[in-house]
Amino acid sequence: MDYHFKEIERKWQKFWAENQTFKADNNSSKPKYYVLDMFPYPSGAGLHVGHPLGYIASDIFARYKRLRGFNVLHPMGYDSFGLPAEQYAIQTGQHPAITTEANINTYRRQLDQIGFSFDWSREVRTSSPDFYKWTQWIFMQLFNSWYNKSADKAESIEKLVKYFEQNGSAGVDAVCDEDVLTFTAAEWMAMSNRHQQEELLKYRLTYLRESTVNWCPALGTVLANDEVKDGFSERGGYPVEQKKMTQWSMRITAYAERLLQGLDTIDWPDPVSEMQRNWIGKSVGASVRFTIYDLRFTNGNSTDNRSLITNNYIEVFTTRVDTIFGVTFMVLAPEHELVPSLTTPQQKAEIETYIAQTKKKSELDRMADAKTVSGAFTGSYVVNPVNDEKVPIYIADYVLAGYGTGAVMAVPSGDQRDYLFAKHFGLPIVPIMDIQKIETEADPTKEGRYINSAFMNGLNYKDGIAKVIEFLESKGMGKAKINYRMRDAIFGRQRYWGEPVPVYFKDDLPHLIDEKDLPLILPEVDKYLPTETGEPPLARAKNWKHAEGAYEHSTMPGWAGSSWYWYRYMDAHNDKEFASRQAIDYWRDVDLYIGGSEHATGHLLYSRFWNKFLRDLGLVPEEEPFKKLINQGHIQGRSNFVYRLFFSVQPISDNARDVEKISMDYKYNDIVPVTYISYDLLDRFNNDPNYKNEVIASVSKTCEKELNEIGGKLEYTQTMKRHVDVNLVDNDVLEIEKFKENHIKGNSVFITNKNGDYICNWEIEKMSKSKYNVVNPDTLVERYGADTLRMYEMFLGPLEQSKPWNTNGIEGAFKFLRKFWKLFHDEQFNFRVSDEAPSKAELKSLHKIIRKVEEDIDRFSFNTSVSSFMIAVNELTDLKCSKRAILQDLVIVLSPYAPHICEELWVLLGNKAGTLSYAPYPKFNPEYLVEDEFAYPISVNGKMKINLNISLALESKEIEDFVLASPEVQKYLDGKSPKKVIVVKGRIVNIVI
RNA sequence: GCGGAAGUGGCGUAAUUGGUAGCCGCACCAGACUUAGGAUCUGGCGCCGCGAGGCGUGGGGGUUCGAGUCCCUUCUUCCGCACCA
Repeated sequence: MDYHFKEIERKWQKFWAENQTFKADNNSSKPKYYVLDMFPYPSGAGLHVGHPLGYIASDIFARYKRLRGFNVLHPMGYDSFGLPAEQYAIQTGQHPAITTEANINTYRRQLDQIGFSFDWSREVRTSSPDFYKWTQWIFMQLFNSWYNKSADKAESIEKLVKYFEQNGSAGVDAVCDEDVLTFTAAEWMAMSNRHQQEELLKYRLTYLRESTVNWCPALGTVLANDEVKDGFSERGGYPVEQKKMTQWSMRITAYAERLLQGLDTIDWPDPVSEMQRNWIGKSVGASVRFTIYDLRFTNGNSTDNRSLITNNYIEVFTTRVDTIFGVTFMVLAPEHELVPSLTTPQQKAEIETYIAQTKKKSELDRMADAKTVSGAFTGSYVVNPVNDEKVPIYIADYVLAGYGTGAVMAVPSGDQRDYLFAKHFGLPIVPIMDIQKIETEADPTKEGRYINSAFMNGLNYKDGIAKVIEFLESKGMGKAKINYRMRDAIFGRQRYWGEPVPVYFKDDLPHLIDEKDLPLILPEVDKYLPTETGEPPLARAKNWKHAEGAYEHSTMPGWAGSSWYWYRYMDAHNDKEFASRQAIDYWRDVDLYIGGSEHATGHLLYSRFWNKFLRDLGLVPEEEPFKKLINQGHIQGRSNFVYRLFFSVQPISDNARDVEKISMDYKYNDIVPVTYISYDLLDRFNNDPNYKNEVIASVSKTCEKELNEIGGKLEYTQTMKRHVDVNLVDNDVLEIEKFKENHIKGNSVFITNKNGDYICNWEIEKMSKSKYNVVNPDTLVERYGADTLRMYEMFLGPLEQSKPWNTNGIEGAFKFLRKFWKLFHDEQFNFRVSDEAPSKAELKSLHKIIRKVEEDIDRFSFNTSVSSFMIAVNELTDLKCSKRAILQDLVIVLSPYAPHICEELWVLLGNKAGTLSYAPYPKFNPEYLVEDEFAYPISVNGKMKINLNISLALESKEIEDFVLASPEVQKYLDGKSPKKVIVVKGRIVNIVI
């Protein structure tokens, strides 16, 4: 029988499922290997060909590791809480759980038919109560913890309370809110419980905080910074505005340094590590206090509103504190809290106008405006702590409220934005380095020696910066400081379809629910919209109330469940713990994680954060969860286009009656056939008038009768380019009949090329329904089989590279598998292998591929493996090889890539069904690759000139002598001795004469 | 603007990591078998040239006996960040 992939694939998929072939054991004497895919959100659209790319790669890797004797954990699940299901629910009233379930079933069916070796007994769904019970549990641990900087780890709140009871707040070094109180043990004990709880909330790793959030009115929810793009929501593209709100937050900033340091210990792609570094945004510098210069005593104006000033200094953060003698003004963010009290009556109008302008500007405008200088003077001054000089205070929107302290000391000689600002407002620009060039722009150099800098004059950067920090510290006006750009992560969403937060409010204070009441089940609601009063949908739930007070109504964000799910796979059905200690100690961490780079600063950062926290609590052993990360590239769409020609019908004569008749009787579609021109003829059509006339004539011919009746003729008007469904196109050739069936009702003409083909144009675009360029794996599996799809997806190019999907060429992969199948069968398609001893050439082919696949899988170069498989099979076909010894090993080597066909052949070879996946990978023997002779290239004067055949048996010295004595070389030497002989690794590679 | 990645035939790509550029596949061309085939097999296929030969890895320069690979410079494309003090 010919290669009957459908039957084979169905048979083995059924066998694997029934026999749980890929079930991983938590107890094994084999070494462990954990291969994880980023689990998908089950969207309604199902899988397209881009999704399985990473899954196929990880599956090949997992299968290969099994052959190499590892106990492999290779699970799959669903990140099943999310916005689309909720949006759908709002529109249709359908419960998101139902939509999600249906989508999961589609995903499962699509995944199953590709033949992945997932251990489905460990499947997880983040929206399942068995799972989110533990997400809630981890939230409770975070609530019950604080970050102790001295120990550099999270510790329990209980421990902190004990400390407060004994020592008060003295000596506590915590990552906490800025407004924590200072108190003695006695004062602490005297506080009311409520007061104590309020204070503890400032320390907890998850806490409530009034903060400006990205509020999306259209979605009725708060979004994280990484869910907002250019002022619009990432999902849906709705406008996002800033709004003050009390929100649950996660103190991820406590882990900023460890998140940064950890990047050096893991094997991740550089771009991802780099993105995380930028996101964390560490800058080393100093904070400096500038005393506010109080004018009340100099001008005696007692109505001056600056008497309202409560702090007598403004704090700034700077990375170049050494330039402090160059400060000629200070700039605050318009939103800075001191701005109203600093503004003098004379400047009030100007400042208020400016603030109003800034507020109006969207984030987009602010970005577009980046180069125009704007700002306003407050009328107030501060005093520079190093030289007691009076410095004017401005506001400007180039200073961001959210970074540092929202205030900068402006050094126009060293910072380009300050420079432009100073030029614009006529402020002085003072150089502070002897080699600084500041005629046309700021010069941020660190070279040279300081000038105009009092006690720093003559020092270099290194000494200067140390000196000025020492000076500021001694005066209590500043200190070295490290600033991070990363903000605490907001952890509440005003949505329905997410994990409920296991918290209730009593007297406005949050309390955790009892652990034994977990999971806190997501309640039913009548509608999935916010309430009329703007409360989240959960506020609609009836009879959903804790005995002591109302539950929290917001739910957790999308990244909650995905921040720990890899541990659940280790022990997916445990109802006592999120995973048993024994299981976690066995599997430990993910050895290989494959997924898209779009999660670089979201999921991958939060997961590292939660992992570090769980480790601080002693619940997991490893500091980093994902040892090696591979980003599979994105598959873009390849759209196809057809070109339609439009014609108008014109009267033949100027006869007025004709014109009237045509305009009255003429129904365009009844007369003019729908006309498409092949893309390869379009140029000629546009540039060659004769050809154009020819085409018009031939179209006219098809509607000759009608034209004659009305006395009209066709005149060309325009060409229009249209998307055409890529499923109607094969190798850019349009399947005309199918296209007609689907799109054309009446007559049509296709101007085809000399082969009778209609060629389509193509372009790369995002894969989307509206562009008709979505290729569904189902169609390809149906037509070519899963093994072909797997081979072809890997063959397409390097895994990490983004590339357009192009089905052209999938035939090559299919032909390869059929050729492979034929090796085992005679002309009548009867299975037939021979037990003869393999020949040298056959062994050579086999061992080349054994080694190649080892090397390729080690460096995740799956595409080159596929090429090598093709070479091996071509060679063995040429050798008419049907030797059992060769084929059996070849089946094992190919099985990770094309598991179904290999399993079938494995059993035909007489092996037990299901044993292939755990068969030992054949041992590579280099001896088989040794050839008697090899072609030996030698260049003369740097140019390739001579090819010698040399016996491999020769030693390197003998080779040298052989080469120099050979007639070919002697011919070039022409009696002279060579000037220079270049030998590399014992081989002559070049002779200079 | 800053950071990162990448530019090789008509196309996707490969190159022992500094050693004969273009493996493998698609497309194309020719041939064989076929009355027929969206089947199979054989051969060809970077460019210029009838040829010998010359030129070729975005452009320019450099290091080297030798550069797709390393260095400098420049252009282009993609991705990320976006006034970060």
